Amino acid sequence: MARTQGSHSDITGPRIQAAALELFARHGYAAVSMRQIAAQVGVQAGALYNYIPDKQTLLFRLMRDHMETLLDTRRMQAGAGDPEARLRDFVRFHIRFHLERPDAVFIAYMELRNLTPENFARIEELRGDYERDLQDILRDGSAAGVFSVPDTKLATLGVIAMLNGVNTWYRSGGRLSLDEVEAVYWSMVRKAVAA
Amino acid sequence: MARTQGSHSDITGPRIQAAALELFARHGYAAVSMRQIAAQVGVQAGALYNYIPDKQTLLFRLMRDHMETLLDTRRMQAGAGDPEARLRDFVRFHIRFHLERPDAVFIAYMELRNLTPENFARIEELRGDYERDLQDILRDGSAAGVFSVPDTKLATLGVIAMLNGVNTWYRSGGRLSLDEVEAVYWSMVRKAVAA
DNA sequence: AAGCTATCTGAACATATGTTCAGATAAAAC
DNA sequence: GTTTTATCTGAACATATGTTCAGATAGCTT
Repeated sequence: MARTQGSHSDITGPRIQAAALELFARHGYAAVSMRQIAAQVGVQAGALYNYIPDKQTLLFRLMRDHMETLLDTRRMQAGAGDPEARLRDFVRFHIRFHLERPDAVFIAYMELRNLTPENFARIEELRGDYERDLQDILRDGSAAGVFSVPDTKLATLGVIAMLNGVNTWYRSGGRLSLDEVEAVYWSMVRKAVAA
Repeated sequence: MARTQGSHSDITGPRIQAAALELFARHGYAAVSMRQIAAQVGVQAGALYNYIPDKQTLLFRLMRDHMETLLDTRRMQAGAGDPEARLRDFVRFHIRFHLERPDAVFIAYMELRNLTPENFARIEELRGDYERDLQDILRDGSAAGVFSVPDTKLATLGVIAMLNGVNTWYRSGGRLSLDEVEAVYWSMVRKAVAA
């Protein structure tokens, strides 16, 4: 047997990424074998190598695609306005975007140590771009006197860490709706950086 | 050869834990082999099994010991006072304790998915005990009118997530001293929950 | 000095790993 | 209808895995 019915590059390629995303998120990169990924796709392990050069590149592409989607989506939604409005938009965007793709978020952050040094540097650069976005908002707000943070860089990291925490406990259909979560966190962030 | 010079249970046991702690933190539980741990201790892989029943238990003990040290240390330092003083103590304690043992912190939080369900439940219970400590402070402060948080549980998780973020970037000898970091984060936390 | 026991080695076990590749086959091109 | 090509199988590769255990030895007990 070979080339089963309906098999096609356009279908199998994305399915490999989807399977790897789910399995890496659930069990971790090192704990997932190429044969498990292949089985989830419904294919033999050898077939994966028509789409990826190796396992490491598969991981890297998942993380790179996630970070680029994050940056692109943010660039499209980022609006103007006074610093407080921009900060509120950022908080809402961050929570919503990350809750929509928990697997990718989990991987992009837990599997950094399994990247080669070169790949690690490329992902960290993208992460830096995203953080700079928030840092600019806090800097502008501090300059305008509407925010007061002891240290812009630390405030940036502190806010992002706080927002990232949502992904560890939020479950849709739980006690709080998405809107409520956004409101609660916006309230805390706003006060934390308030003048 | 067997039983090399000076070998003794009192020495090898802790050295296994120390080696596993460092290697698990650096490369991840699944990516570290028993032979690597043994090599770091200076022993053959088989000798490890005089001290641990299996690899899973080794991971579990590292996490359990860490969580129990966290709870015990906190219980010894936790003082009385008004809610604001207790919150400040908590923030300072949390940052300092976690920065002193980055490897254990990293493992206790990144390797949860590699625990068996039973072991996972036991660790989560200890984590819940610790969170309850902070939650009580926020609850008392809200009742007394000195704090104002939209949701006590979310504020607890938000503050802890923010504080945990310190471990991802702080390096001793860096731009900021430990005291400065504590002051910056205390400022943000205090304002975030302020009435 | 002799015996005992805790501690470690070294080899073995069954199984799993990432990756390669010749050959097979279905769909596309002609 | 025939040829070409993209896609997949199945087997193989060298190596790594967690764990077990008989045997060896260093240090303690007597």
